Amino acid sequence: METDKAKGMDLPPRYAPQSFEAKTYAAWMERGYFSADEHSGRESYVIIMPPPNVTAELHMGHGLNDTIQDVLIRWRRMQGREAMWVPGTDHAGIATQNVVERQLAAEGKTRWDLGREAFVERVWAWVHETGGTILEQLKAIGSSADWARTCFTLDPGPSKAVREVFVRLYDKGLIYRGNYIVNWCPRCATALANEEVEHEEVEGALYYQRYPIVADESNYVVVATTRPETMLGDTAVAIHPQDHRHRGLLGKKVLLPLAEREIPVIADEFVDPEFGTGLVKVTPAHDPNDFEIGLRHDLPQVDIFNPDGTLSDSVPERFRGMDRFAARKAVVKELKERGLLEKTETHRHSVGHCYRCHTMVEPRVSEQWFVRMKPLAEPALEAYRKGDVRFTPEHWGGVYVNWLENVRDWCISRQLWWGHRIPVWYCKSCGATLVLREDPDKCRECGGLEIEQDPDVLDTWFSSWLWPFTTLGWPDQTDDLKSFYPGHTLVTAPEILFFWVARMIMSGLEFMGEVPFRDVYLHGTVRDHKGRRMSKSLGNGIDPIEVVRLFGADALRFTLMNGLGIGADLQLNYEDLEGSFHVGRNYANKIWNSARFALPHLDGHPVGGVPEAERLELSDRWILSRLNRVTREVTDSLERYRLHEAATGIYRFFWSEFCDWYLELVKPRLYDESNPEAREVARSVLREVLDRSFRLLHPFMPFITEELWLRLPNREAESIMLAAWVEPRAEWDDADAESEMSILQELLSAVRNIRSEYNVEHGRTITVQVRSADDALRRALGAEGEPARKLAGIESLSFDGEAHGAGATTVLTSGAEVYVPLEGLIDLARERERLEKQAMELQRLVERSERRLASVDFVQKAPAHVVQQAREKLESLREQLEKVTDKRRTLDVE
RNA sequence: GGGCGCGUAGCUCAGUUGGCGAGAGCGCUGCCCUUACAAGGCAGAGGCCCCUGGUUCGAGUCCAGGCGCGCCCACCA
Repeated sequence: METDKAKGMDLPPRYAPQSFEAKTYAAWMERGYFSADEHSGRESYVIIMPPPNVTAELHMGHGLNDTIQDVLIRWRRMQGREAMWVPGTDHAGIATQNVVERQLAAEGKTRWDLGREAFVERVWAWVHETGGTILEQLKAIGSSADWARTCFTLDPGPSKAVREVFVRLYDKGLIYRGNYIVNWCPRCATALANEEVEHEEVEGALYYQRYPIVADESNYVVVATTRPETMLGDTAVAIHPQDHRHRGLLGKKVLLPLAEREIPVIADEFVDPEFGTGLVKVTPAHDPNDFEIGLRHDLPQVDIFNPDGTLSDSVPERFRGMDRFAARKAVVKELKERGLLEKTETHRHSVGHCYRCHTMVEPRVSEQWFVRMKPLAEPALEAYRKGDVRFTPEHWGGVYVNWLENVRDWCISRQLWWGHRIPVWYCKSCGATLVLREDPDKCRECGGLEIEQDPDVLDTWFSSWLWPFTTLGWPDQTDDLKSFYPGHTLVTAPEILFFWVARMIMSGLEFMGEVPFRDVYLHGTVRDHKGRRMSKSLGNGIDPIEVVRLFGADALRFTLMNGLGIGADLQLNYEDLEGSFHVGRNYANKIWNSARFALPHLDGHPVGGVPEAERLELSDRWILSRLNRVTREVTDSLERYRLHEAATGIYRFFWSEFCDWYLELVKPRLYDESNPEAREVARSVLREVLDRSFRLLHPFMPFITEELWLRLPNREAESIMLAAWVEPRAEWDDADAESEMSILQELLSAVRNIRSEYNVEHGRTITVQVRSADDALRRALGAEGEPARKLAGIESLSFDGEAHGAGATTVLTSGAEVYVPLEGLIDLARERERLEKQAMELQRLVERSERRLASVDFVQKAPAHVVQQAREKLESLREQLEKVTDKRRTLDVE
């Protein structure tokens, strides 16, 4: 990137982001603008990027998430903070393993065919092949992340940290191993955490099954179930202790059909006498409640499943090896044949599904590792209550609290091969369990050489929950850790509030003694135009890279930021990319063209700073005052994470005020060679407004602002990225200029409206007569008379002239009468109609205003300034109405 | 069964402590290819602010209830 662009003359006539975005990005990279300096001593601003799946490809959700982060990072960097945005990727245990297993399946193989070592190697190969893709894609949308600090959850550093944490929590008694009911995904053949199960309402059936009573064969009990096949694992039937109807059954046994086992009838408080028959089949190995009942009554646990969901050897031979759903059918069929199926009812209930493959999960007893969560949750709750962590939008705080208050222990072992191996060894000689930071070569207890590592790996989230400090080198005490922990803002989607956000807060407090970030900004979901989530399977996604290719990264970013209500979802139409992104694209185009006009005027002349107010024209004072206003607005909005407000604010300023009004008003001065002094003033204001606007826009549209800013004279740095954030200048605040301009704007709009109503030819100029008691309009016209007349095609404008002949009249808010003689064009009937319409609207407002002021309550109870305002308003409305009515009357006379 | 969010112009949405003559973009109508921009300019049309009550001098904004959508959590077979 040449540091000295020939100011503006070289701007291509059309906005073509493809021609400069990649080049600009490369230059930024080369100059190291994205790298944070851990030794700078400046106040830091840190964002840790939610690490995408290492093999993922960029989708619009990432586009949104990372654009938000980049806006915040770029803004803080310009504010002079040591801004650091740490990128990384996640090994995503189940998801990644699934992908590779699917590849193997296509070759007709399974992971067991390869064996553990070869399989893991194969996954690594796949990761190395596709791994960096998503991060590269992030560069295309302008992400200014600190790439040199990129981390992967399986890197040596984070891996060491995972082990350290496991050992510490184990030594503290917060990690334990045990046989419990867990959620089992038969397709992934692994246990899942509760949070990894998605519940879905399903139209199922309730089967009423008869179990004959032992020694009373003609009688039977009836139990209801939604999963008939689990009967093969029943080890009791339960009733409520106070249920008199079934009292007599207590102590008896029933014969479990098909399995042909005798099982006892027991009493347990859990049973709801009102539901079903009041009798419950108890399957301790396959239902969380039954598991508890089983423990209380010391019942055997019969695991009827193999890991893949087929029936195990603990069921009668004819069912063995059947898939669970086939087994359901088979069981129901046999029961029916034997007359043991009393009835079937339809039944809506919710069923858990695996969040990675959407297979129905099966509750199943197995030996797993768990983290005791209560002791970790307490400080995390306390931190929130003290205000150490804040959520945007705030209501997520309640969800966070609710989850933490009811948190259950976290199952962290996974029966997978891809991930962090559990750092536990078992000694075959003495049976010791060794939990170690370093791999052992013999048993610590007995010195035995036959030791075996636990075959399982850890939940992916067991590495991500440490991300805010493992990315900074923990457990080593690095300079990064000292300078950049705790961080500041976490930007993510609400769906991982429990998986990730809450757990990071817990681990931060546990291992660092401080919350990892102060603000959690939870943004909405990107949806298609029908309101559906974007997903691969629906094929309704939009590829951000495609959008960049078509319209540029700035258009993509601005559209996303502009359309994103706080916490609200964002709708985009995958069938109409242009329609979806036109806002950003058109805006970038507008900016480009305004620069194409303005820059040449700044070229080749010395352009100084903005002179003092006395030397400025009204339009200058007005635009500078508006600029101050938008500057405060943008900064304030960014501070409150109201990004769309900031984006919309600068959008309106630049387009509707700067382009539509200021540029038009300033043109005559820029072209007038006879008055170099006025021209110089105009140039200086033009330069200043462009400079500041580009800076305000830079976080949202980094590329175009750089491209144009570099062409400004007197720029303070070699890149807009190094320019300071904009601060308002109090001396530019100018209420008089704002009100005079707004009267002038109203006048010009009124004249243009008349022209339009009466189809005055475009080239034809007209005469305007103004009658006004107020001086403001006179002053405004005095100051900006020439350019103003040009804007509305006004030949001559006079004050207090006699309005005669056929013409059109409009009364302004200030009470000023605008009269445009239009001999030959005027249509009396139409003009009457026009005035009547004005009068009716005014009449309506006058009445409303009168009603309000007629209320004693209002006058007495409303604040004085509100009442005063209302009185002034009414007076002004009456004046306007009177003038319109007068005019209307004179028309009748003529 | 709990909890949360949303319902404002044909469409997508703004509207922060209650004081509006309710806004934007797209779409629509009319005029304009006025040398920065037709990816544009100017002018316009278009709203029981979901419904019903309540609080208040005053409600799109606060409260209660209802209707309709969406999401999260939950071990009732």
